[in-house]
Amino acid sequence: MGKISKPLLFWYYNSARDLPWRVVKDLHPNPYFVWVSEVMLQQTGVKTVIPYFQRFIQAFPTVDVLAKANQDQVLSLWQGLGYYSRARNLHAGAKQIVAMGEFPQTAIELLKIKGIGPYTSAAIGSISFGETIPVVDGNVKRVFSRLFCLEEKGQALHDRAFELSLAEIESSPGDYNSALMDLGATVCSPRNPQCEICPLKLNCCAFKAGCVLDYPKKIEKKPMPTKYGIVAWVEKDGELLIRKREQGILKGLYELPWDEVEKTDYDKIDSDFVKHTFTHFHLYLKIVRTKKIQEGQFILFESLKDYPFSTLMKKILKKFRL
DNA sequence: GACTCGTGGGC
DNA sequence: TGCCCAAGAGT
Repeated sequence: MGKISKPLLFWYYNSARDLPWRVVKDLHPNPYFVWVSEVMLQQTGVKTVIPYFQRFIQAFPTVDVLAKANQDQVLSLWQGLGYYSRARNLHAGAKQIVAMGEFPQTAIELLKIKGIGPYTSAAIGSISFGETIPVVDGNVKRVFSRLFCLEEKGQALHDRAFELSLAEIESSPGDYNSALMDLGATVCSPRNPQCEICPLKLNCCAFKAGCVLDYPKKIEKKPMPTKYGIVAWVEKDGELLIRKREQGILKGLYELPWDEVEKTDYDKIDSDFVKHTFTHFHLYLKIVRTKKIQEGQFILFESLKDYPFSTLMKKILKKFRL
């Protein structure tokens, strides 16, 4: 026990200083910024997050400003980032914190905030408040899985990584946790790990056994279904018909009206279609220009930028707008 | 515990 | 190209 903390922190302080994300975090050490960044980083790459993070904190520099914003503003700054419940929950969480009077300063207290779970509470607690608590994400699980040749996967691996990481914390828990994640993201990566330059290679079970790519053990996943739908492109007096999604996937975002149909309603997939892949299904949408008025609101084309749209809808707007 | 919830990078 | 996957949380 306690064998990886020192070489890990040494690597972090000497080799990871110029990582793009490290620079951003050092510039914005307060808990609100850490919170925003950690939520954006959930299931999302650093490279993708950075520009969104910069725009977001510029528009909403404090919790109070975010709490007072309206949902369309918040979602507009989240357009294209995906997992929009993160934005809705972040917004709700800001209102919660303002109502509480002060920013929660322990992982236990942070867990009460909407959208803050085990990962985010531990990240904010350790990075912003120096709390001794391990952060467990996909990177940490992969690093420990390889370090100790762990056979567990899923939740069992999560629990093992938590215990093992906790036992390794010696000092600077925030830096330690950040170092572990940065190591996993850059050196101990899923596909092409750079074991030669890894500060932990002499401690690594999988490296010494020559089976790094065998860990972590994979979880078998189900095949994704394919769905189909018809989009109504309705124009009237230079305006376009849109509506707001009130539930389910992409909730809170706007869209051109569309309904799901059976595949047998189509003869062939041609240029009238747009394909988009979500987390757990593929979607083919056929765009049909029509005059038939549906439920929704007409807005000027110039006003489209004022409404949050998903990447799917942006794809359709770009392709079919004359 | 299983399912829902997006998107773009990288190979 | 198509597939894997990425700093999770809510239900």
